[in-house]
Amino acid sequence: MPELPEVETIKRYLNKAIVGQKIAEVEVLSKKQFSGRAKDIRGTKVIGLERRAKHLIVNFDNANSLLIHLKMTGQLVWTPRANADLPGKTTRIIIRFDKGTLFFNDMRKFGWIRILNKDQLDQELKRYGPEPFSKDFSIKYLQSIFQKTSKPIKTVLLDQEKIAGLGNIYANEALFEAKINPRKPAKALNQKEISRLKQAIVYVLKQGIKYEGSSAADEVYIKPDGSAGRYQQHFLVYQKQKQKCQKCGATIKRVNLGGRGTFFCPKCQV
DNA sequence: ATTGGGACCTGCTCGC
DNA sequence: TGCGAGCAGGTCCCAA
Repeated sequence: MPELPEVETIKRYLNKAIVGQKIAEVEVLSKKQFSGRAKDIRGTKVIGLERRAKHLIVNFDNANSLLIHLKMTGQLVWTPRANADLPGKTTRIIIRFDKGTLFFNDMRKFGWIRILNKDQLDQELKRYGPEPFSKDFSIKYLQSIFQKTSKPIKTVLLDQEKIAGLGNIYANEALFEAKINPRKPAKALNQKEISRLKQAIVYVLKQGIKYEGSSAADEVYIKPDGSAGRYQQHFLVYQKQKQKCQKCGATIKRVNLGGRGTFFCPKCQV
């Protein structure tokens, strides 16, 4: 599912494709997934893209922005010219530029696109926790949020208001990397574990970006050119239940935590 | 207040 | 073989 590395990959791709282009038209096929007035961006030029948590932000030269959330099955597919495959049956919103078209596909209709002005955008994004690559994402900060709760550490990692950008895949992988059991209460983590976890989160997210995101078996994430990411080839626990741990040979377990599939090595992760 | 669970959707898998 | 139940997961919303 699109988490930080997937959205970051899309951002980098679209940064090359659409910066400097003008919006010609916005066509909304699924009304509930779109809000705002298309006329507020029609004819304006894209000046840059940003990512905040799992959101993609497209900024225009009139201080308006598109705020995009792909949720689980959203895709952004860019085509410079007419393409017989697009729009497809899951295309929900079509954004036409001078030279090319951006298709927002979303099988399950959970994702959305909103048009916001600067104030609305800032208001909307301020509630999210620190970005894992920022200096605010410190051991001291993690200590302060972990000590406040006895929720399982994995549940805390998925809370966007505490840490921005982690989803189920990278939370599982980071906990394996840090050798921490996902069910361990957050407040039970010691300094050493918190330090390992912080490093592991940064590491797995960077790996995710390096391999351009995860397009696992049941994942619909693709890059804007329609090709797949490759991080799924580097999963060590996610969807590896019943397989052998690559570090110790024990069998990877799958449990349910907060309604989410949770994967870990019972021997490596204590 | 915090926390847990259902709702939102659709397509796929699994069991009867 | 056919069909329905269950599942998948990011986030919001409501209830205990």
